[in-house]
Amino acid sequence: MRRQYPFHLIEPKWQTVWERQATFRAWNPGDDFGAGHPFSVRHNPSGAASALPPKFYILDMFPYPSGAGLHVGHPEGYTATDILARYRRALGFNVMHPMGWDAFGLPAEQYAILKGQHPRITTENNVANFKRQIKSLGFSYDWSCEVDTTDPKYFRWTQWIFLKLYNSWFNPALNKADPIETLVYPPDLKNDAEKRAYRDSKRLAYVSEAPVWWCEALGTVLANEEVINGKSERGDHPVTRKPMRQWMLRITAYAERLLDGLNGIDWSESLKEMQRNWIGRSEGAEVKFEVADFKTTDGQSQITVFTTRPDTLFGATYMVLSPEHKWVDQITTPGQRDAVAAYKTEVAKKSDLERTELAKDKSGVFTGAYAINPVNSERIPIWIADYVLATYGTGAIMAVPAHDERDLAFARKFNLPVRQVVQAPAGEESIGFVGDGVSVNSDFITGLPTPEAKRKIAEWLDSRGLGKKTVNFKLRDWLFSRQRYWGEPFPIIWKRDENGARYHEALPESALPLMPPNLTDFKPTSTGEPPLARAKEWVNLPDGSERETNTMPQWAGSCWYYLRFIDASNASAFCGSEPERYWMGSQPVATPGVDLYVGGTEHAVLHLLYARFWHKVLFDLGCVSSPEPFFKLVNQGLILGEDGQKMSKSRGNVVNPDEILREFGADAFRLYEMFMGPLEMVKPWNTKGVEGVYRFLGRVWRLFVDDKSETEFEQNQTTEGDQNAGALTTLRLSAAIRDETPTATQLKTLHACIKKVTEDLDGLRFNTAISALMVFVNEAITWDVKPTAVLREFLVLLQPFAPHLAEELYSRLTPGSTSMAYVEWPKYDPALLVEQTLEMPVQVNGKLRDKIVVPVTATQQEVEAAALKAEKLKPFLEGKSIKKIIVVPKKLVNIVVG
RNA sequence: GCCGGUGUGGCGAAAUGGCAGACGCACAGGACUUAAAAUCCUGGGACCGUAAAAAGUCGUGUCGGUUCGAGUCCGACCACCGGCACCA
Repeated sequence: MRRQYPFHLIEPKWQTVWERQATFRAWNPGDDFGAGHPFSVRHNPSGAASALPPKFYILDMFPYPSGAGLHVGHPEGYTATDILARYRRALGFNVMHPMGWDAFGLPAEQYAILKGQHPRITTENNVANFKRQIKSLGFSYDWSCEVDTTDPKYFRWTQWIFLKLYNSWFNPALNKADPIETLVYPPDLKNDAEKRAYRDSKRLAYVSEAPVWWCEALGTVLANEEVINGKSERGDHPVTRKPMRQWMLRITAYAERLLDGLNGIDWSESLKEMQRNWIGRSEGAEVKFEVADFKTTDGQSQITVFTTRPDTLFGATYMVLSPEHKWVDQITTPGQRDAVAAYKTEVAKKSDLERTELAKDKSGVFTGAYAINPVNSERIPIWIADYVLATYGTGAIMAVPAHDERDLAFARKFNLPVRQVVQAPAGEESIGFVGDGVSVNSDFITGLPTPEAKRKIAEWLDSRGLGKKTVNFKLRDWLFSRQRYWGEPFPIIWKRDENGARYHEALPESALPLMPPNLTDFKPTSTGEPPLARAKEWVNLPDGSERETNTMPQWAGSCWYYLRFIDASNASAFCGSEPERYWMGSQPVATPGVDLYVGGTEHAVLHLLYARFWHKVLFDLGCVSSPEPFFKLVNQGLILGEDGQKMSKSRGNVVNPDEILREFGADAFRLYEMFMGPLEMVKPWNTKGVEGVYRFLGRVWRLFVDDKSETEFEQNQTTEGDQNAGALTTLRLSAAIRDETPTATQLKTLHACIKKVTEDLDGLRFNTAISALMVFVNEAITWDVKPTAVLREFLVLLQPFAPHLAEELYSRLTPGSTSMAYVEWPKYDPALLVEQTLEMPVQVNGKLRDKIVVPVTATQQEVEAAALKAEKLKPFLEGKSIKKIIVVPKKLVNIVVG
């Protein structure tokens, strides 16, 4: 396609200007914004230091700089936020709009292994490439606060926050984290070792020996959130359960607050639902069942089950323990021992994938033991089955086959009794009914509707010490350690006490950053031992203690990067408290936290849950001033390939932004990405569509630039190959642009555009805002005289979308200006939009039949009269009686006839 | 199975309960040109109709409802996309 305008000269020119001028610098309290800077010209014209205007923090999810470079999906969100950042600057806000690199983690390490290079090298190269691509799009990032999670100056503070977690406990009385020093020890702890064990069991960062997800192919353990259908989220490799010593973060302590916090923030309902589902709160009761003729080695004889339906207790006909339940072996009778052992082996062999995929076919064995139902003293058999999960609730259930699908399937398979205790509403089958009904066959709760029955039986159990109301969560504690090289080392050392028992201790803050050892072989080991263990001289300290060799997961660095941006070069704190209060607090404006956060849905339960958790801990410890980090969050929709399929290398439908930029320029690329459709929708790429918006930018260009100088310029460009920006000076503005008073029609066109673009930007409707700009240009291009004042305001509207072109044209219109980035956003004047006459459609029985033109001032009666006279209505009114005439002021007339 | 989202021309889409299809793509016709590209102008949901028009009928996934009036609100269903899924 023929070049529409010299974007190849304009775009680099303005990117250089912005960089030299630091145009998009975000100012912190106390900063000296030098005279001459356009921000200063707008907000501090007198030159005397004055208070900062209100803040606006617009954040992108920072990218993981992969070797493949940017694809067209990345700049979608970045363009949206850039437009809003520029819009907010024009409105007078002090805007924070930063960018950085989430560069630790598995994919970076795997890429390095593939390339045979150290991840430090590959990461640097990838970052450089991403940065080049992002910069070529002309985004208004403040690069002075760029962060890189792998930079020691950054991860020092990631480690510092880990120490905060390590040195805190969750105080249930206050429902918040407190320093570990405030922990009160039970009086029966005899010595320091016992106290230490107690303290270590209460920390927000603690060591656990529980079975974890081990991924052989990746050579590391994974968090629950990273395992999907028994496969690794990344790479789709099989995972197995394996007991290992691992660091955990006590996110479960925050389950309730993470849930409640969702109510106060402006996120999409679907995203909130995803988090709610993941947290998985369910209310119910724990019920204690006595095991008949049995006592455990520590003298207990009861098994506790969790149920959300205590009202169905009378319908419990058997009990099921998970095969991993700690008492299975003890309660099993000699006769059943072989069968139980065999079943446990069989279950252990099954991968978790098999366990879920074969879900429909229930399996299990009888233990030989019986439990006593506390409400009716019935003896019910105790089974073990893998449909009961060890990790949820108490790992044991009471089975009520009549009112639970799974229990019913199991009972039918093993011929266990089914007893109805809930009457379903009329017309529904009661056996297998799991909803709310009315209790039957249930002694003292018979006749009660389900909610009341639940309440009454819970009280009954509670008063007898047989059970209590409980809330359970699906959310598990966060498995926080990885057996990989490319991550933050833990600032932890291991020691031995006088009895030879190992215990851990935190390094002091002064030891940070703790650098990883420089390994040449950083590949994972086959044993599951972390690669850091290879660095013997790093691991073994002179005093005999050893360093922790696990590293932190990829998510660690992204949990708090939005805080570092605020004060990125601070060497004495993760973020200074004054800038933190300004950008994250509710002063001086009302929005606490990041004002707008844009990114993909893929982070709905990982990054967004983890970051909220860390933020709440930091809030509890007084380090940050808002309880939630991200006030408003928007997910951009996926961009599909031209074939309507998800872009992927194997399909060969990946669009490379570099090529688009070379042919059409950054402004056209940005404009197209926003013009495709609503930000949050999934939409297919179409390069023809880029040509469309590119033509629009060409029309804008021709609206301003003199034809003749344009033709000469283009000829020189091709014949002489003059590629430097100086050539632009030969271009002259069109002679039709004059300092004349605009006509009423011209003002109306402009103000309609101002109104539409302003309202659409406030509602994040970029596509319709752009169409409004197109409507203006289609109109303005027909004017014989183009008043300077009108065109200048149009450029202010265009600037957020196509900043390079707008800056270039604005500088022609306004000699002496340095950048239009802080030029005030125009306000529309409603008076200018008022019409003298208006055209109103006239309907008969709701069908359009004619149109009438009436003065805006026409009364209802006048409009009715005019409508009845409308020529084309006659055939539809003949022989009919008029029942009613509806006049919707300024909209339409509808005549109802019979 | 459960939760969330989306269904509108050939395509991307637009429409506070009030003229369905703004804006753009693709397409067709015309102007300019030796010609093409670019640019500019015009057209365009389907059906029926006509020399051409006009008029008319139908039309926003399906079926029903509310309303003077429904793409929009309500009820039932269908399809596609995303998430969760033996969580008691």
